[in-house]
Amino acid sequence: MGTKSTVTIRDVAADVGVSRQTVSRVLNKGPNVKPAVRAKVEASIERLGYVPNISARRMRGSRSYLILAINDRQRTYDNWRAGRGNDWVDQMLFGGMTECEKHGYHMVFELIDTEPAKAHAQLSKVISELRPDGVILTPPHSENGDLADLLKGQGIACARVGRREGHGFVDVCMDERAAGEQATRHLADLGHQRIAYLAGSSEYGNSLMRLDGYRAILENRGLEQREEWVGEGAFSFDTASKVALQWLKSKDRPTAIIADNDQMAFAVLHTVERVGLRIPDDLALVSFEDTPGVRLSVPPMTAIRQPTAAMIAQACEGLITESSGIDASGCYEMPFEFIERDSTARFSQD
Amino acid sequence: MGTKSTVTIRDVAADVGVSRQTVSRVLNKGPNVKPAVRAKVEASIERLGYVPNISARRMRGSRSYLILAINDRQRTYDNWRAGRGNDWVDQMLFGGMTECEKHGYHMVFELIDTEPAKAHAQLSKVISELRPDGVILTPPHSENGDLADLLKGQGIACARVGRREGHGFVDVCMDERAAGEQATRHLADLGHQRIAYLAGSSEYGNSLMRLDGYRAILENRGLEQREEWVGEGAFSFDTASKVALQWLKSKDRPTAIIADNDQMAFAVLHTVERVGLRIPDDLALVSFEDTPGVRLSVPPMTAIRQPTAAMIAQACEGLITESSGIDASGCYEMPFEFIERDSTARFSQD
DNA sequence: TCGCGTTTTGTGACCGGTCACAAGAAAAAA
DNA sequence: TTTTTTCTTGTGACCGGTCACAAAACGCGA
Repeated sequence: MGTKSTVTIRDVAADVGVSRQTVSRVLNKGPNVKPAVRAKVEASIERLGYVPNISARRMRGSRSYLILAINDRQRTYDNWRAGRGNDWVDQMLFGGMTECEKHGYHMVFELIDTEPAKAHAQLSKVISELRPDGVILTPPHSENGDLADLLKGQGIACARVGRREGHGFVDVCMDERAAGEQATRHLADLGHQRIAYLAGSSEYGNSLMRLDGYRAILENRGLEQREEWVGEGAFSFDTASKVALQWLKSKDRPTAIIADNDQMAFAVLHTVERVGLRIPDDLALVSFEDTPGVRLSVPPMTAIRQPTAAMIAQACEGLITESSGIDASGCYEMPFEFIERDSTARFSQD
Repeated sequence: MGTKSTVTIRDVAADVGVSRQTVSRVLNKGPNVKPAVRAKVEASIERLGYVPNISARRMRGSRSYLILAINDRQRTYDNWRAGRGNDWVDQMLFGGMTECEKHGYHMVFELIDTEPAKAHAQLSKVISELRPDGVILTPPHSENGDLADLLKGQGIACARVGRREGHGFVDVCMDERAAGEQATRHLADLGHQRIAYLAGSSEYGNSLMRLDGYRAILENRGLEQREEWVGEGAFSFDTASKVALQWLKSKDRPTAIIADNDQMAFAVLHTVERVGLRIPDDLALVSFEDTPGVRLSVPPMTAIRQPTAAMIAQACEGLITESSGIDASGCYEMPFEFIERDSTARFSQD
C-alpha cells in the first residue's frame, strides 16, 4: 500500500499550507474561498486521495449524509418466503443510489414491523443510532402518521411514498388519475365500448383517483357507463374472481376489464380461462402495478407501471435538499409508464 | 416531546452516579463491572431511553456497526430496466437485516460498476467514507481478487458470496455438488434413464461441481452416460436453445434435462414447444437458480433454489464475529432448497 | 493615508463516544 | 497484619471533522 491508511483533513491542510477550516470550506462548497486556494486544495485532495469520514462529519456537524429507507418487515418476509418475484427493493436501491451518489449520500435500508407500536419504537431507536438526514417511509408505513410526526419532532426530513398531502413532508406519488385515464383511453382507442373497472377498495384514495380517470374518459368518449361495471374486488384474488365471473357470464359482457392491481388481474385471467373465453380475443385486460409476474403471464399483460425508482430518486433529492436547509416539501407526482403487451392486442369490434 | 432531544452517555452516567466509562463498559458488555452497578446502569438506559450514537462510537472506537453490501450496478440496472422479477436484493435485505439487528448492526447497500478499475476506486471511496466493519461482495465482484485485497489491506473483514476458498475471508456458498446430485437423483427416482445436463461454462467452478454431482448419481445408479448428453449452453438463451434442439430432434432423445441456470431452462422450455413436445409428459426439466420467473412459467419449473437469504445472514454473522476480533474466516456451505414443481411431474417410463 | 465594510483565513472548543492508563477497592497470598 | 494480585472504577486525551468567533487581508470611498 503506497497510501497511508487514513488521510485526514489535517493532512490535506498541511499539504496545501492552509487551515483545516479552509479545506472544510472547500469540501462543503462553502463561499468565501479564493478560487486559487480552492483549486490548490482540490488538487491536494485528489492527489492524497482524501475522502472525508462520514462519522466525523456528523459529530459536530449537523449532517450525517445518510438516507434511511424503511421497508415493511412482514411484506419483505412474505415476498421472500413466497419466492414471489418482486423488484420493489431493487428499484428502490437503483433509484435511490443514483440520486444519493450525486450528493455524497449513502442509503441504509431498515426493516420495521407493521404493528404501529413496534414500528414506532423501532424507528425511534434506529434514528437515534444513525441520525439520518432523511427517512423514506414506504407503504404501509407511509400511511402511519405517528412515524412521520416522530421524524418531524426530531427534525429529520421525511419522505412518504404514495401520499399526496405534502405539508411539511416530501410526498412522492404517481398521477393515479392520469393512469386511470390512460388505461381507459387505450381501450377506447382499440374500439372497446363496454369497459369494466375492477376497483380495489373505495376507502383507498389512490384507487378512487384511478376510478375517476376511468369515468372521465368514458364520459369524454360518450361510452356507456353502467353501475354494475364498476366492481369492488378488495384487492384480493378470490373476491375479484367472483366479480369477474359475474361479468363474464352476463349476456352483454364487458369486452375489456381494468384491474386495480395485479392480483385481481390474475383473478380475471383465471376466470376467463375457466369460462372458456380467450384473452385478448374475447376480452382485453389492463392491470395496474406491473409486478414482474404480469410480464410472464399468458398472455403478458398490458399494465400501468409504478415509477418506483423515479419516486425514490425524487424522495432522495427532496430529502437532501431539505437537509441543506431549503424547504422541499410538497407532493411530487411522477409520470407512470404504460406498457402495452398482448392482453390488449388485436381487438377489432367490427 | 417529553424526552430531551438527545440523551448522551454522560446523561446516563450522571443519572446513575458513575463515570461515562462505566456506562460504556455496560454498553459493550465488557467484563469487570459489578452486577449491581450494571443493573442500575441498564435500568437508567432503559428509563432515559438512551441509544448510543453510531457515529460517535466509531470515532475513537474501532467499530462502526455497519455492514456494507456491494451489488453490481449493471446487473441492478438491467433488472430494473427489463422489469425482470428479481428477489435477490429482497432476500439480501431480509437475511442480512435479521442477522444485523441481533448485534446492533446496520446495513448499507451500495452499487458499484462492473469494470474492475472503476469498481476498485468506488469501493475504496466508500470504505473511506463509511469505514464499515465488514463488506459483503456479491457476484461478480466476489470474483474480483483486487477488491478483496483492498479490504484486507484496510483491515476490513470481507465476505464473498459464491466463493469457497476461505483463506482469510468469510466465503459463503451453497453445496453445488449436492445440488447437482439432488436434481439428478430426483429424476432418476422418477424413472428417467436418459438424463442430459445442459451446463453453463466449463470455466465456472460452481458449474463444474454440479456437473460432478450429476455424474456421480448416474454412475451410482448405473444409468447411461453419454458425452453428447452434456452440453455447454454458455448460460445464454440462444446457445442453450441450439443444444436443446439437437437433443430433442435426436432419435433416442433424453427424457430429462437439467439446466445450469434459469435462462437456459427457459430456452429448453421454448425449444420443447417448438418441436411439438410437452413438459412434463415428454420431457422433464429441472433448473438451478430459481429466479421468480420459473415459478410462473408454464408449467412451473422444478428447481434448486439458492439460499440467498441464509448466505447473506451467514456472511453478516461471520463479519460481525470477525470485527470483534475472532477469526471467522472459512467457507460456509449453506443448504439449498429443492422445489418440486410441475415440470418434473407424472412421469412414467412404462 | 485613513477608516470602514466585506471577503478570506485561522483558532480553539466541541460533538459523543472509546482508548490508555492510573488509581482505589476488594480479594488472595504471604 | 502486610503485601501482592485482581477486580472495579475514574480521568484526560483523543478520533476527524464542523461550529462560532476572531483576526487578517482586501477593496474602496473620503
